[in-house]
Amino acid sequence: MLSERRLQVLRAIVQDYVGTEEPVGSKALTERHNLGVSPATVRNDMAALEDEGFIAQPHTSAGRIPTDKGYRLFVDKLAGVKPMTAPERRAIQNFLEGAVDLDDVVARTVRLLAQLTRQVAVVQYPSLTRSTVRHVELLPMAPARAMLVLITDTGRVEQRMVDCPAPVGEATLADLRARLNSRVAGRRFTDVPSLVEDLPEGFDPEERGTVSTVLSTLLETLVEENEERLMIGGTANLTRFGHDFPLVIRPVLEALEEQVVLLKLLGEAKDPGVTVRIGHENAHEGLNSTSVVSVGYGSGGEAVAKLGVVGPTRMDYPGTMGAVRAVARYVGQILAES
Amino acid sequence: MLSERRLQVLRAIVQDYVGTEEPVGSKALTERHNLGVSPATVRNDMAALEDEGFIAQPHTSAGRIPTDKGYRLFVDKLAGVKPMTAPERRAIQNFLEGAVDLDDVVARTVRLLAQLTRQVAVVQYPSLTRSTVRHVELLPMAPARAMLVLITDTGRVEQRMVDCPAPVGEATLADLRARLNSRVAGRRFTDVPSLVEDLPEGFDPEERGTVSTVLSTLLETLVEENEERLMIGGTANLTRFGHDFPLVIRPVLEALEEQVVLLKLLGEAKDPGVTVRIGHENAHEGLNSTSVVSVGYGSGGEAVAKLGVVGPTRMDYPGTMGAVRAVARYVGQILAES
DNA sequence: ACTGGCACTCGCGTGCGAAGAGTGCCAGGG
DNA sequence: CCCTGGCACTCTTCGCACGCGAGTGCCAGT
Repeated sequence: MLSERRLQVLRAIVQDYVGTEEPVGSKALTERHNLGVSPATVRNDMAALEDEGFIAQPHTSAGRIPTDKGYRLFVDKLAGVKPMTAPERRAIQNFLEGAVDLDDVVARTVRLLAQLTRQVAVVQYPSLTRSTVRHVELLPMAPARAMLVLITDTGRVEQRMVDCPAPVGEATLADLRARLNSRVAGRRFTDVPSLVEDLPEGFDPEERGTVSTVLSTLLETLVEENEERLMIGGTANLTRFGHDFPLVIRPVLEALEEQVVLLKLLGEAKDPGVTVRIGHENAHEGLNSTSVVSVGYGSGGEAVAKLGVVGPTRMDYPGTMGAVRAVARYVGQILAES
Repeated sequence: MLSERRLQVLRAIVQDYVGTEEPVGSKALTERHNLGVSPATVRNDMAALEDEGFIAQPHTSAGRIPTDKGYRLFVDKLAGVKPMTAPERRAIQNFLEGAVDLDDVVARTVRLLAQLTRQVAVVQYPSLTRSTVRHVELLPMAPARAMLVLITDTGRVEQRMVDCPAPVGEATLADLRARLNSRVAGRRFTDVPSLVEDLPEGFDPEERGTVSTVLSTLLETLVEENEERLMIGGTANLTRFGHDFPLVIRPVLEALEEQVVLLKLLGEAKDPGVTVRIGHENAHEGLNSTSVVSVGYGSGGEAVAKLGVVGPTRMDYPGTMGAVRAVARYVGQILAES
């Protein structure tokens, strides 16, 4: 359908536009890339590309800029993923290795991604769905109050206050804690409900109220924390959006504050590799002039969460994809080690 | 030194400028506020105020705008704190009461502050300095590895991995945990170091290495977590900064990402009440065109952390101060209850 | 199928003039 | 002595016309 040279022209347009942020004309193209043809020929190709909807001109007598569809073709067929250089890899690894706990890993990952890509970075905390329970702790806080602490194998810790229906002794709590752990330690979150179902039966009738309150709080925590948290950074890079950034930045900032939106965004990417959503491909309206590059990462073979960056559609796709992929890989390694 | 009427003129200028975001002239002033004098008189007053450095004109033959010094005078002498209305208070209380844990309290507070003030909200997590240890937990993770979990009375939980010099049995860990808790539970963070100093002596020589590793990790956590965390929100409100916001927004975003900067900023405010730092009063350069309104909050009488908002110097000070104070008060209540 | 040439379209920067807002100052009046 | 009305002056802003330059589309020629 599209001749080889026309594709080359499209690639050149994308590359130039990404570099200069200005509509690119036929003459400039032939000068900067040796396509072996004259501007006039390129003009014809451009007209064809425009007919197909891959490029557009902001106004008559201006150069062309790629459309979302143009970027899509570029990403899918015309450009690969630019791998990181060896020094870059080393830097990534070194930087991530200094982390002291899970929060720190995530925080460092965000910083790193934002710095490497010079865009807004979004990192989802490792998911609990695939996680297993490392330990459950139960602490007396007041006569009829306890604190439930859940520790996962990814190093995440969640706590909840439990208001008991009746005063409860420390011994009972310790007993419950022991039984609870013997049942759920090392098990998957999804298996926990069925494992603790009959637990109240082992207790005195007057204690059962407390026991089931604790259990329901635990189950609640497991579910609730599946609603993932995430961390974002590098928002200052939003100023890189281009000359019209004042108009674009507000909806983007608003979208970034809506964790639900972002989680949905990351969640949609089912691809095993790097996923790119360009402009209007993003469901959320505020992100219609941004592209999202995301990828899953995980401590083992399985992806437990996603990370990615949000930037202008006019971005360096190969480089960004390379950085995102590399960071995901190394974060996975770090998580596997700890 | 400054006559009563001149102060009124300054107040009027601040109010008008905050409302319209445009330099205010003598004629407009006399029309919108009934000062009982003519524009000519106001002009003389303005000239005097300008000589004293309270107002300035962006260019000749434009109206006047307040300087940082002008805002300072306004905040100190000319305006009070505008209290929240009863419905607003109820809304605040209702919104905060839905929180399920500490993270949620902080998250809700940020949202609330950002919404009420229509500015960027910053909330520091409750400090550990004044806190006491509720419980210390020690969990075996691998033969020579354990997880240390610290729970504070403010409901905060911190965890750290501990790499032991030698393999350690579960019994030893349990023993250490029991002794540790009996010594430090309920004590202030600052007292912990001296309380655990001689703890290794009670153990077998070959276990002492492990014990002191655990202890030093604990002490490290206590110190490190004094470097507070904080949460920010409402960054989309940065677009409200004014017509020149494209220039201002970048350094502000950068400053907001530097937690250290923000912590220092909040930390500087020693005032028991609401503190306002205007424009160049902020040490950080990027925040030179912003004002920071902050206040301490706490679960008891003592302030354990700070919260506040960052906005343009051109802000509604009485309203913002009122909102910040009210939110701090209610957050304190919520924390005291939990 | 590519190329060179040419006429045409627009956006953008510049310069100028009119309009408007606001000021500073001065002389007069309570 | 302080306030007021009036007046001349200063600047910014806006609208408009103009010319320049970049870029295009089309066509005839090779």
